Amino acid sequence: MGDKSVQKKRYIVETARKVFMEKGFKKVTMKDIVEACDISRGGLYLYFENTSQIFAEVLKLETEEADDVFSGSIAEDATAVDILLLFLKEQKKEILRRKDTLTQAIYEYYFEHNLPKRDNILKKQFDSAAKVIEKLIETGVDNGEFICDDCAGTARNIMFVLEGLKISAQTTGITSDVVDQELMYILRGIGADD
Amino acid sequence: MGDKSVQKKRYIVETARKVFMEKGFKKVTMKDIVEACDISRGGLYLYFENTSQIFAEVLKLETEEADDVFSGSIAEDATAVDILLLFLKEQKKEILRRKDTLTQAIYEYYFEHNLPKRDNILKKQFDSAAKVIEKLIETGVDNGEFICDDCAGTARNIMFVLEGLKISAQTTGITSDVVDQELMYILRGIGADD
DNA sequence: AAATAAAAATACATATGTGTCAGTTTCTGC
DNA sequence: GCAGAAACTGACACATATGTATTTTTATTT
Repeated sequence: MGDKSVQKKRYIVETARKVFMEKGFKKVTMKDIVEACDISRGGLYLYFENTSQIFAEVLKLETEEADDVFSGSIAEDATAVDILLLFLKEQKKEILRRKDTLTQAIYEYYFEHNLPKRDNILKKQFDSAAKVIEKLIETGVDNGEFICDDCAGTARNIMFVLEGLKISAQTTGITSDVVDQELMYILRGIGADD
Repeated sequence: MGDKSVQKKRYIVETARKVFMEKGFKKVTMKDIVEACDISRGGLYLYFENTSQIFAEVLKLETEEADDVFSGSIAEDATAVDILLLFLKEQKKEILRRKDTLTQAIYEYYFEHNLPKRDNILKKQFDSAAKVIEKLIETGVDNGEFICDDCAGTARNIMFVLEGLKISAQTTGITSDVVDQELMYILRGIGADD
């Protein structure tokens, strides 16, 4: 595939991402993407066979960017609390955003493709985020910032709370106050409430 | 509508429930339900206009039964711990069941019908379950079984953890051990770990 | 600038689902 | 047991999405 082809493929994926953010996964058709990209049906089929394939590319893009963001914005002299607060603040934004998020689309995508369970991107994201939090808590414990006797378990617990908040925000709605309270619970759980 | 009509409508809803448990919500067509019920297309349209309407009825059924189960199985001399453990045990079963559950279908249904957020059945279920847990914790605190200074908040927190476990079970898979550990965290959070 | 190759667009054939309606069967009261 | 009502059926017309095949446009090479 030529250089121009790669460019165009990326353009399609990025445009499709916006469509998925607006409509979720299941509702999106090849036609929708064709129209958003302002190309022809046949043209799109030259690059992708179906919406799932396109969404898989969107997910790849997404995970790459997620990694970037997280490693980018941490100050040199940041304490464990600082970093954790930063992380939770990001999560809060993600939870409270509605329309402008892929959360629903990702769930729909996984429902559609009846569950590989292991080795799927969602699981990898979950595990890697949990790992980061775990390390963070360990560091904090060493510094005397946190109190915690099971860092891995606590990290996972935090992730489940965040997952619960995320899905609830999508289905039943949720207020900023409730999220704040939950984040406070998390901090209190490791003796870091101030 | 005659008595027989009510019967048949109920038959359709109960049969459709099984279909939704197998296939989720979005994949199910009127044809699927027609075939499961062994009736004709036209016949089904006499009772329901579309799958959403049928699913709404399934949800009604579901909430009714949920209420029944919860109020039914509590012993006279049960302590707050007993009841909470019973509740969590039920939740664990619900989380670990995969195929045989409406969880995915419910989420899909709510995704499809782009979010009323307030006044939807999921929210009502969430709130009412949270309320029950809150009362339970209050009772436990009065009895000296639990320690908790914000029963409402704690109850809600427990619900979010359970929601997180539920959605994770659907998308990334989850083991019995992890669920147990999370439930232990919940109990420990109110000073009830033994 | 003509020949060739690559990319893109249009039209087509197929498939699947929806909702309706004319005709048929089954039930009900007399 | 028969007239009228109610319940039910299968076929039809319609709509939407898919994937492909043919044609047209654009780019590249000599």
